[in-house]
Amino acid sequence: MSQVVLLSSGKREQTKLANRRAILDAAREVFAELGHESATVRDIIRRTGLASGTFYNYFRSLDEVFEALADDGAARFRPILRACWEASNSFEGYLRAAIQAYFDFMADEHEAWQSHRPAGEKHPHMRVQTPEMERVFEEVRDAFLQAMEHDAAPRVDADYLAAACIAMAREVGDKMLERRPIDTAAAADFAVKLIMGGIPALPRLST
Amino acid sequence: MSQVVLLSSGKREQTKLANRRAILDAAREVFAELGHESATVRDIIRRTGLASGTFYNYFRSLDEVFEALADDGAARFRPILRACWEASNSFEGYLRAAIQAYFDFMADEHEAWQSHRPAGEKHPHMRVQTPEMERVFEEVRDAFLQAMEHDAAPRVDADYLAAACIAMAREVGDKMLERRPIDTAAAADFAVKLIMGGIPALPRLST
Amino acid sequence: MSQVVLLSSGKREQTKLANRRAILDAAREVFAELGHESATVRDIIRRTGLASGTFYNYFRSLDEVFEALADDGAARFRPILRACWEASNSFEGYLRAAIQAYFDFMADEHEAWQSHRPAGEKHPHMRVQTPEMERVFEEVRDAFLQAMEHDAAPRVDADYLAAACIAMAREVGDKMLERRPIDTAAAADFAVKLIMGGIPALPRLST
Amino acid sequence: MSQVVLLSSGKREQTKLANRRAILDAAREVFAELGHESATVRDIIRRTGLASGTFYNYFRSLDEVFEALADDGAARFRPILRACWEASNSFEGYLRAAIQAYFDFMADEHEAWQSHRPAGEKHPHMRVQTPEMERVFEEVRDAFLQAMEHDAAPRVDADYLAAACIAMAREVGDKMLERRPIDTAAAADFAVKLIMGGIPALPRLST
DNA sequence: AATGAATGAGAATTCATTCAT
DNA sequence: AATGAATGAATTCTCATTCAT
Repeated sequence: MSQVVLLSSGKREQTKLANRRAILDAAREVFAELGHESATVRDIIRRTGLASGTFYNYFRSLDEVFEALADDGAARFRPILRACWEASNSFEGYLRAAIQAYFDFMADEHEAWQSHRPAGEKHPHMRVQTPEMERVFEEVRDAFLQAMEHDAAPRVDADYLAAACIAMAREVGDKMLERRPIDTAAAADFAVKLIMGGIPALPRLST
Repeated sequence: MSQVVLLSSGKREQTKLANRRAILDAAREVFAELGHESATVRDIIRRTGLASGTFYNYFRSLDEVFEALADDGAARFRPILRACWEASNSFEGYLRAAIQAYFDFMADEHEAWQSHRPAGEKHPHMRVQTPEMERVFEEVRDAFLQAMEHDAAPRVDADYLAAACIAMAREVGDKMLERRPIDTAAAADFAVKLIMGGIPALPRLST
Repeated sequence: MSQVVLLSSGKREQTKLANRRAILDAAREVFAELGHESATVRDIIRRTGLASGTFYNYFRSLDEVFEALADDGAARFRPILRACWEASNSFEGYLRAAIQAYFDFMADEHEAWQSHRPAGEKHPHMRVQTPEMERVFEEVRDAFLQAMEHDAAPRVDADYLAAACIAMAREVGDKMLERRPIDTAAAADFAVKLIMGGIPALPRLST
Repeated sequence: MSQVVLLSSGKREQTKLANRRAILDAAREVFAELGHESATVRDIIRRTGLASGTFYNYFRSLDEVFEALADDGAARFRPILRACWEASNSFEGYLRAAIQAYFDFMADEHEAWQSHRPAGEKHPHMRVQTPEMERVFEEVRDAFLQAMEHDAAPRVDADYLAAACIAMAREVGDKMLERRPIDTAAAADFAVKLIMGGIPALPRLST
């Protein structure tokens, strides 16, 4: 009797992974609909069809899901960002690729979120500074720093620049999502041109 | 003998206003120290010296204070923004004045918040889109539109531009607050140059 | 200068009486709509347009209004009942007059209550044994006792009989109010005949 | 070996039922002792030894327990009433059996209530018209209607008659409970004779 | 006498977490 | 590993009553 054994693919393990994912997905929806303050474990678990106790087989607390979720977002976007870096051969190329990728990512996520949200229910627009964001920030800043070292970009305040770029991308991205049709290319073009145009005008670092 | 009579200035009205302000101030402190998730009505009311029930004479819930607080900041900044507009005679002048004013405002508020915060505690990074904030956005966008009409600026997507500028200002401003000494002039210079440099490169509107 | 001075009719006194009545009326409405458990002083005072503190110039507590209200009902019905007694020259005459009067009273009150009640809002049907009811009970029982002493009625258990008559009147009265048109005469006829027919069949007291 | 298997009889289900009953029983006691106005969820739950939150696993609010309680009484009496109907072979037989059964039921319940009540405390005189009570009313009225169809009783207003009988039974029953010794047979005799004697005198329906 | 904001005890209710099944 | 009822500390919120104006 032959038996194929894949890594972590017993029935048990499959269920475990599926449950973990089910909880994460439900949590994302709930956080989106209710905001982080009012979301409860029960709200989340109710959507999964699992029992409340089961939640604790996968996460130690609500906060842990929240962090896992943030990491989840990071885990999905950061490789993309990394790929942009590796695939590009110029500073502008990187910036354009990264912003375009981010806007596409937003549009995708947006649709995923929308699907389960009762129409008209718009929770107040809130943002939390997650670990995910922090790491994305660092990655972007480091990309800038490296570009500067290789003289691919003028030596400016990379910290401010990264903050400015990310903030801009987020906010322009939000506006983009409100328009129909959603045009990520046009939004990316806008953002890239604003940044690339502005950089040469920035004050140079004395060092 | 002349006597100045203010509108609604009986002793009762004064107390009411003072109490409302006391609650708002206490709430600002508590939110800063504890974060929004763990702040409770009791935490807030305890600081005011008022009775717990009194809270509900002024706000229907914690969320309502929170919104009022966010609105309050925007409401206090709007007149400043307006003054910048009226005092400036060029597009760049307006932009510079507005951003400088905003950074100064942030620095001031920041100190006010800091005063009671145990060191090392980062204030929570959360944002609500309140009506008053919406109006700030509109004011900025309209300033851009008017500049464009008078050929003081190229005709670009004012909505995206306003969003980008505000986002950038917020985020660069946050970074600025983390540095010592706090240098609002340098931060403003950075932001203004990035924006003013970038605008000419933006895609023009076909109209 | 002539000045007519009526008993208790200065402007002050008129207002006082009017306020007291306003509170009682509002209370009757509120008790009817909300039931006694959930009715609050604020509910009552809100309808009067008076300030909450004013309530305490007229009543020491919610319970006091409630009792006053019960007494109010008694104060209005008991004279009628008494008049029935005095006007009647036979036992049956008294019973018929009393029941007819009670049904008329119910119909009147009913309309008064209805006018202010939001349609469809039917609080669960509840009854409280008020002092009013107790006194009415005693009056009815005493009328029976007196009739028995004068051999106008057979000697039966007056306590049970009074209870039975009042209960029947209440319940048949309720049913009557649900029918259209409201026919107090028919209902009274029914009740009187049932009682008068039943009395001769009752077990006689051995005394 | 035969084994009786009850529906839903895991240990869990048993506990749930036991808890529900424990809460209802405690509620009955508390309502009796404190009256409905002052009874609180905590008063009830304290007696059960359960945790306060557990209350809400079974009932959404105090009112819901109250209704459940009222309904419960009617629900337990209905089968008895039904049995009276089936066991009787005359109209009077049914009426007598039903009233006797009701008075016995009251006496039993009464003792159950009394057991924990401090002497002198009168149980609050309140009545709610619950769905189950409504059904009791309908059952009685239908019994009357059927008797009339079979010429076992004169054709009178069955709606009024049922209302009158139930009201009388309730009130005479209450008086009965106040006397010592409690004599259900005498009370039933009184009620039955009053009703049976009165019926022939009632106005006939024209139909 | 009227006002209505303040009071604060105490009631209702929620919810993360545990644990017996 | 899943279940889901029980737990009870913590929180929100209500409301009769007081009292300075």
